[in-house]
Amino acid sequence: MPAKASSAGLREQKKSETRTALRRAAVRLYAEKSPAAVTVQDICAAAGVSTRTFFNYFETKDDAVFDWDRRLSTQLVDAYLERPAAEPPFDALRRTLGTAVPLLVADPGWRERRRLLRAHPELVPKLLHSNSHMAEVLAEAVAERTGLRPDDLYPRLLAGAGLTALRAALRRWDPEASDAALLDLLDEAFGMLAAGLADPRGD
Amino acid sequence: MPAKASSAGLREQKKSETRTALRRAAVRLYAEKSPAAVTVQDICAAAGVSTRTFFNYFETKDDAVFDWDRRLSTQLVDAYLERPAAEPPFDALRRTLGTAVPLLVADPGWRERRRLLRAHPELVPKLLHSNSHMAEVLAEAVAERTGLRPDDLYPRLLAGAGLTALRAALRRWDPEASDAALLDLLDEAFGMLAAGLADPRGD
DNA sequence: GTGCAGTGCTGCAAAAATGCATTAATGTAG
DNA sequence: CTACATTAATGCATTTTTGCAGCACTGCAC
Repeated sequence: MPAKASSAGLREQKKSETRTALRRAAVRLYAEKSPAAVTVQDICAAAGVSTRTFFNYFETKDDAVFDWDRRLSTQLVDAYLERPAAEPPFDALRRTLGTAVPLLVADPGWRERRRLLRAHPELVPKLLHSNSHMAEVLAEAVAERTGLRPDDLYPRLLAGAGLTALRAALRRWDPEASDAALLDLLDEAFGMLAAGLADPRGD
Repeated sequence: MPAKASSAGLREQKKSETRTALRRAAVRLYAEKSPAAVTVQDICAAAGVSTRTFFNYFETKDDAVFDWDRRLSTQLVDAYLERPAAEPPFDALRRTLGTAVPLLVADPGWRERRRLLRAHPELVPKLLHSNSHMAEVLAEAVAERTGLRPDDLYPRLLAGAGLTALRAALRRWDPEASDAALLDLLDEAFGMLAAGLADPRGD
């Protein structure tokens, strides 16, 4: 009997290997050629599985490349749940993202992903899936933290607004600029939320 | 020379007719059978055009059914821009949605769309497209109203958070309940935003 | 009316995506 | 070890979606 159902198990291990192989192949080919020039067959040939298997792992061709984001959302939720219980949910999220962002910009995987998106802006809309998934799991985390239900107003509002803040900051940020600039933008965005989205012009 | 480039023109008129025919056929067939049981060919046969033409009008099969939402976003933006200039952007959005929601629940098209979504929840994720489109155009409207750029933090934050509030209220709302209940939920959600997303528990 | 430019519609081919049935390997109980 | 239940991987058929090229119609100038 395996020590842990999740970590051990030949079955799980092989599955994970196949998934990784597909993701790696997809990212490499996307970078080498261009997204449109890569077929699912190419990716599968490189990973050594059938085309049908590809769609058992990923819903769309591009999802393999953005598998990165799925894993990020897990990490983000874990970090959020580990914040001190005394911290109000809003501040906890603000600080979670404030901590995550520097790690993000330092992560080679994230940089590669970002390079791809800049080189091929047509991929940006394909991120919608990952975004909504992240809002979903984050709302559940907020619910757990506050004792509310995931369908209550507050968890969905906080998760949605917080991620909107992150996206707005990322969009506004010039990747050539410093990492600190991104943190400043994120802080400014959360400041606006904390201020109840009051008119930012001349008050 | 036609009176108006947009209203007149046999060409535009025919295009609009084709689009409407496709939308009507799609909605009718989706309701009669089930989404999965309807093929694009069915829709096109009912509308009298080729399958290729369908994809000249809509990006995906389901988009024809949700064409309704596209038109809604236009109306919403128009209504938002018509709010008194003295009104702060946040309050203007809050009141715009507060005015739009009663019209929404009374609209037969919206009710039909809602009935479809309840009968076939697998369609819900397909709405992501419409949602992000609405956030996009709404952010532009906020930018225009405030004199900021569409890529600035505030327009994206307000548009994103406001639509999140609308979605949260709609999700929480029991369609069997009164229309007033929905308005109350929307108001509560905007109240939370105005309060800077403070912890809603025991204060 | 004639001719020209623009662009919508169509068919065709290829790629993306899904459903279904089969096979083979893993995990589990006896 | 054997038998049985799960389920991942695959092939096949079908549908969905996209790119491309040709044809046809509209709008416009003369």
